[in-house]
Amino acid sequence: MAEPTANEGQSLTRNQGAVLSALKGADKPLTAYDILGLPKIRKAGLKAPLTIYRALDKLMDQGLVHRIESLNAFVHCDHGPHDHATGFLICSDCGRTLEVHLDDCEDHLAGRAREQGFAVDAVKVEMTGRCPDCAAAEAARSRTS
Amino acid sequence: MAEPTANEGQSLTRNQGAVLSALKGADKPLTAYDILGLPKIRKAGLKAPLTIYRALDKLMDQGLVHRIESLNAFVHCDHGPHDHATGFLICSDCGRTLEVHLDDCEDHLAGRAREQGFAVDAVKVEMTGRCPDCAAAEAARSRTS
DNA sequence: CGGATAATGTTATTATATAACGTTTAAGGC
DNA sequence: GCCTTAAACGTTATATAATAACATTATCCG
Ligand SMILES: [Zn+2]
Ligand SMILES: [Zn+2]
Ligand SMILES: [Zn+2]
Ligand SMILES: [Zn+2]
Repeated sequence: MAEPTANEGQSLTRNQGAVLSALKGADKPLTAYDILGLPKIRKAGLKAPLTIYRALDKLMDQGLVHRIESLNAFVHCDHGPHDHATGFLICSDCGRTLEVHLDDCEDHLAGRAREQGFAVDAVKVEMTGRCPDCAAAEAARSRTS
Repeated sequence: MAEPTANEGQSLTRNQGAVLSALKGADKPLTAYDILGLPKIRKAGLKAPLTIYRALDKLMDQGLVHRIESLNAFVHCDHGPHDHATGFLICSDCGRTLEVHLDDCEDHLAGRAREQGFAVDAVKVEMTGRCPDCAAAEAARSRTS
């Protein structure tokens, strides 16, 4: 149960550290209100939605947290801060997500935008489906139908 | 100001037609509440959020409307129904969007997912930046600084 | 017609996010 | 240290987005 380590300890405030720690401890994305409801968070003294959102904003600025648009939820970035496009695989069964690198594809996508005269700031890719575990479970269910 | 035409007239209900017509008449994505506030919509007798959401759900089922996750808004599909991934360029200045085809890139993205054992159902790409008009306006502003 | 299915109407409620404003804390210059 | 300033925080209220629950009506098919 490491408290804020290495690069995080440098510039994170108490609230930011608490929120980041909550996301690290979760096995899937959490909404702001999910975070707000965690006992650890309440005990740390965070008790208003705005407090959570403010911490999340700063964490996203620093690239430590990503927002999953299609879930209105937030997840810790396990890739270390990066500037390339964020890509997520989202399991519609269990809600878990997996972040993937898109270095190469990003160029292709941004190129498509430039063709249209668009100046791209950020690229977000979200793919919905079933994770390996849930796909296996589903296959098992259909065999025993 | 054509009322529901061609393929739409076939299976759209009154509410669905009204909502689709509203989206077609807009020059950018509209939220459900934006739609609800339109005089044409009120006059057509639609007056509850749920009415709008139900119509939008059906329109999305039919591929006539897309949801822009990062705006919580909806936009008419001007590509005709399609099964490939949806990609959107979103102007953070004026709010307008442009739909782009991603046929080729989709395979690449889905392949990246399969590497991870993920079974992909849907791919969504949203790119934020500035549209040609707004980029030009910004350039003009900076010259006259 | 009669029965099933899909769509709608209505009200209330839940979920997500921000506004406004004052106070406290942290950081840096002198 | 002390002053200045900017950032972060606390608190309350409010705005925005989406769904639940349940009764009613339209549509389709045999
Ligand atoms: Zn990341
Ligand atoms: Zn899963
Ligand atoms: Zn489309
Ligand atoms: Zn623009």
